[in-house]
Amino acid sequence: MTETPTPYVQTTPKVIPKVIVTARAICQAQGVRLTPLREQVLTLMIEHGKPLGAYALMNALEANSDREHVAPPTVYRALDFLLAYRLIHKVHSLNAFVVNSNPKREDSSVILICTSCGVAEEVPNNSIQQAINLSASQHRFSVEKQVIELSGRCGPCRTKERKHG
Amino acid sequence: MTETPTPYVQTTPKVIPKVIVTARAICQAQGVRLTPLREQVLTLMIEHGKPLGAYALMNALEANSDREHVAPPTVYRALDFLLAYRLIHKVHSLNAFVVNSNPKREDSSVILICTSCGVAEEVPNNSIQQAINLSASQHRFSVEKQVIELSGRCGPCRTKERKHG
DNA sequence: CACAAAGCGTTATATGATAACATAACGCAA
DNA sequence: TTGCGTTATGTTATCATATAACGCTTTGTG
Repeated sequence: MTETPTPYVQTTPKVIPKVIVTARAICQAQGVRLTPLREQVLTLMIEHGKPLGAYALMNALEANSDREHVAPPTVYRALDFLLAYRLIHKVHSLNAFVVNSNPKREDSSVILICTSCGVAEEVPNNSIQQAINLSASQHRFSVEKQVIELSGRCGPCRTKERKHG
Repeated sequence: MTETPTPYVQTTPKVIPKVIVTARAICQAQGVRLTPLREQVLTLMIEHGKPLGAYALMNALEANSDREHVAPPTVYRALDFLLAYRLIHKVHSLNAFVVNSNPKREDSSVILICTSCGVAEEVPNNSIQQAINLSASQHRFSVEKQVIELSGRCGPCRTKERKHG
């Protein structure tokens, strides 16, 4: 077997995803440890590509690692860590978790959840954030955390629908 | 005992809350039944005044009605009905439910959740809605449902804090 | 009345999350 | 290196949230 001709994207054997590289850097910068478990969890979430429930993650962890039995606290602790360092988001309307595609950005995210393909995309939200801040201050309310999740259909899925009828 | 002098608000014996009157009208207009169970659930939620979990509601229902045992499906079915006709909202970040204070208004709500007193206030959101619609359309995303929940401290609680230090 | 649809009761179970305690790995100072 | 405190993980049990499936009762309608 010869080499494949100039592959722009190498998919197998696995390459270290950009998100993992970033995550490692973030953890190192903050003096915390991205342990094998935590990195495995993050990797599985990246590979899954969609919001993933804790128990599904638990099963994936059992299937894709040398661990024999994985109990809920194991995954929840890893998830808590990843949440604390903003490497993932919780999607409350799905009781699931999704990779933070841009953990270095400070502002909190708006999540677009496609009910057709299941993908959750994060989008920047300057104008939304402004409107929220204004509305909150008008009500003399100080915001500490915010959940903004929009469910519907993403562009690609809408296009497909139109084709297939 | 004589009559109380010209009470502007009669609180005991209980008066039928405005929300219930509205709910009855909405259900009648749509040809669906606000059964005793459903009305009891709504009433309990009104009396509670804060987001209420399904199981807490279940206990309240057992305590405040002639029903002997109330099982989860009973309350979830009532909740599903009330959600379907927009008489209540689900607060996803709390896994709880709260009365829709203005079910006739069409636009979807922004919920301000005070972490101090536990009250969840619904506020109108024209400018937020505009920003969301714009952002969504820019991403070719069609929004079907939206969850906007802001946690923090309400005006009254912030004032109290300043007084007490 | 007869019937279909809607509502509700009941049991069981799936799914999501945490408490409490034991053991292991790591980081660092003596 | 040993010893020790801290952090991380394993383990068991339990709590909290939500739904599936089935059957009986009530309601509205021809």
